[in-house]
Amino acid sequence: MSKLILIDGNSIIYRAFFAMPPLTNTKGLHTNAVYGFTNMLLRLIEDHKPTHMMVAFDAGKITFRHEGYQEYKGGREKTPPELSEQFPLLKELLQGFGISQFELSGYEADDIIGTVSRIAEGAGHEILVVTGDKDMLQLASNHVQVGLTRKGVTEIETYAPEQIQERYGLEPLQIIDLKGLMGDASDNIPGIPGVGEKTALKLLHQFGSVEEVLANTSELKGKMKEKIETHADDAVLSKKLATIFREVPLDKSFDEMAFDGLKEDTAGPALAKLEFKSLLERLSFKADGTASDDPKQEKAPAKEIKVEVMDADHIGELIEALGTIEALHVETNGENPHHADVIGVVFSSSEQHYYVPYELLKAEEAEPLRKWLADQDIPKRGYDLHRTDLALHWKGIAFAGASFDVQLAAYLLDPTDSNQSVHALAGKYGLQSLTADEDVFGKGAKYKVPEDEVLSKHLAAKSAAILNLIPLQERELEGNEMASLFHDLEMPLSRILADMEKQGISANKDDLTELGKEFEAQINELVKEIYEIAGTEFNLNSPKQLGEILFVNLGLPVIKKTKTGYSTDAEVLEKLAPYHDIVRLILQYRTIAKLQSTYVEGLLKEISPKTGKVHTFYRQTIAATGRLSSQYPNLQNIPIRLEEGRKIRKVFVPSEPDWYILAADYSQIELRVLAHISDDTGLKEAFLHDMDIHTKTAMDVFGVTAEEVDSNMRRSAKAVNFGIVYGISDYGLSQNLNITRKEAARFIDQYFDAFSGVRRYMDDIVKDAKRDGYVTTLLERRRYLPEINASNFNLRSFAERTAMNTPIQGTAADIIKLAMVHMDATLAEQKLKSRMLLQVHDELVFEVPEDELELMKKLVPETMEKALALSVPLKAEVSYGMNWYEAK
DNA sequence: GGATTCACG
DNA sequence: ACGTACGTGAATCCC
Repeated sequence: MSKLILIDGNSIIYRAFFAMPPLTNTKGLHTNAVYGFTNMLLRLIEDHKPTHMMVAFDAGKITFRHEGYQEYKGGREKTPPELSEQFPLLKELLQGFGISQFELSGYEADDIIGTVSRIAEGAGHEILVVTGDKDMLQLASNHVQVGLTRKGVTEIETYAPEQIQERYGLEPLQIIDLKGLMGDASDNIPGIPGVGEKTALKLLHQFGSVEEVLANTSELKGKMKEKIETHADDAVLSKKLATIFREVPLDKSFDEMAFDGLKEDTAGPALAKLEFKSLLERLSFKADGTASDDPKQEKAPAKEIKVEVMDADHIGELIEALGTIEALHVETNGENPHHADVIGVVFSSSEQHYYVPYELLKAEEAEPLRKWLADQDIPKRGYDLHRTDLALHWKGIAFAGASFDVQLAAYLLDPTDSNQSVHALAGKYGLQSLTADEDVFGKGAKYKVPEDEVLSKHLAAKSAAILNLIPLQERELEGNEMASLFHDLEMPLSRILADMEKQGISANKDDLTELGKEFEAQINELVKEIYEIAGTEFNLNSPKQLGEILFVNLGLPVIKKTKTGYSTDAEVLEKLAPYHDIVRLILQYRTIAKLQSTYVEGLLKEISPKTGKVHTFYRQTIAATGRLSSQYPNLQNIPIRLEEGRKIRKVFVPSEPDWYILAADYSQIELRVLAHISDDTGLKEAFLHDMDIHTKTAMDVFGVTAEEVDSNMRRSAKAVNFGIVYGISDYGLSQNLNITRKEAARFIDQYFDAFSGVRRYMDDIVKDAKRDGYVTTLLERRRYLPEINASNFNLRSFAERTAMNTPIQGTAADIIKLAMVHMDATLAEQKLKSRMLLQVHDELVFEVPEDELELMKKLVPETMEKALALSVPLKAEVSYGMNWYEAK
């Protein structure tokens, strides 16, 4: 049967451009968009085995749509030159691949596709349209599927009329009406102001079309009715603009679009010219683009995945084969791994997969499997083994020996890639595509574990993908010089974190409840007073209602606006405080209400009835800089700055009688890291003499002696130091210090004059980032900055600040992670009873028996300070007490 | 589910 | 001229 793939060339190349990090070949030409496009093409060819293909392009700037509407696509950013130069490259590549392409002056790519699909459909062909543009869903029919790119470009989501009905409750043609009502800012199609997707769908479900909506406005009321009536013409025009024209005069025959696999003799050289080495390798071409005589496995037909569902009678077979197992996958359900359900385990070798349902894993017959899982000398490779460890732990099954975690590797290879699912990774690496978990299990309330037959197949496919990803990631880690970061730091840390989380920290429920009562009394008092002054009762937690009271009823001046109305944040309220007594009360209310809801009520919910402890979950694969994050509950943001909040820390206590809480934190770790990587003489000098860094900064910036630095100067210097670490901008500093931008700019200039090494670092790191497309930390942790060369000022500036900040924040993260690994090893070696419980970015918290207190007071800061040798000393300060509050 | 606010480093 | 300080997670409101 014939299968025709029609690709919206402009839409896909745009998406690819913004989705891919910058990439240039040795001739300095940008190639990232073509690279993304090529990946997508290869994926399409593999997945769909098309017999015919065509890529359509827009031609010229003016189309027939402009005849009725001059402003069509007006106000659009002009195509960045980095992208423009890639169009000819793409067209040449398509030629090399033997894929036909088409454009026609006066028409857009979607009109050409609309026309070809109409004709081909009539001739009885199956068609897949690939685009990033939702408008094209209007083309879907029984024989036309529309594939929309998801995040990135290699993943596409296909829509037949059925899926459109599911997602929108609309027929394909009604997509045009949807656009008519909502408009499209990117094409400058107006629509009806104030009508977004939600409203438009509601209207269409009720009336069916733009025309019917307009004919029945009498059934509507209020603002909505008014808006629709005033903008009726816009809606009609917008609908017209969104309608794909399917009668383009084409003289293209179906045979011209024929595609029978990549033309080896021309595809190879085309790839070689672009210097796409990894693709050449994947497609088994030699580096010069000629066909290889040693075809790689990837080119072999997809391997059948063989899975056996184990039962008590046959489990012996798996037990015998344990020696051959190369990877495993434990499927769990639930966000919080401390309370996750375990569904089952797949044990995989490259030849065979064995699925063991959870019930069987718990059974007596599976004892050898559990022993295998618990044996830390047997290396385990899999995906999210940290979660696996915790989930199994709470089910009474021990897990040890994690040696390669695919999720963790994926995070190191690109910490900003938000989709780390096995499904996405398989797509990214061009492996056999997987069914999405969502399609197997359903999601949210509809989650349901399917029968073993379906389940085992899916999980085995996942496990096979995991197994196949490992060598690819291993090679890439090595290529990026990140193998040591992965094997010697992050993998060991992952086990340490799991241990800390299982251990948990004791929280005194009664004390917390008592504190809650105090807060409650204060809240009641404050609320009463506020209502009295306002003269009315309202929802104090609603910024909208509060704004109404402050700015309308009381007539206070508006300081700042948000997208949706008046801003009432603390910064604004501080400025309003002199005008009206109510403002102070509101600020106090906010403070106490936050403590009550987040820290008293929130924490109470998280104290385990089983252990009397809170067991947070550290996420090792979230923060773009390499930091950890903490969830369920977040123990990295327990109040400390204000005394009222700081009291919360009193409820965190040792879990054994007569033990202590001991905490140690790095002093100025980020500025010390900056001193090291910038090699700035003055900054290094300051730390070598252990000076007060903010005072030293004030001295150099203001040109005064230590004695002459007053508190105001020190405060300014402190703000400048913060700004430097964050990637300074005069605007940001001016906001922070409440001074003008000019004054802030002067401070910054003076700072850079005094610390010229820092200026050089900031300039160099931004230059490096522009050249490489990424920045690194001291331990070679990497962060890509795809927007560093953007033509949009905001995007570019953000990336530049990130380039300055990430090596600093990230190296600090590297250092404390190292300290944790060393600390864990030392505790074990010396057989100490003390336990590491928490990490708060620059602080480690332990519980310590009395007889180890003196030792730990020395050992912890010493280990932290020696974690990594820099050109300036690291300094850690230790304290201890009966609870976390006292350890200050 | 997005927006707002606020807790931490 | 442009207009954000860097990195997180949780509670709440409101559509």
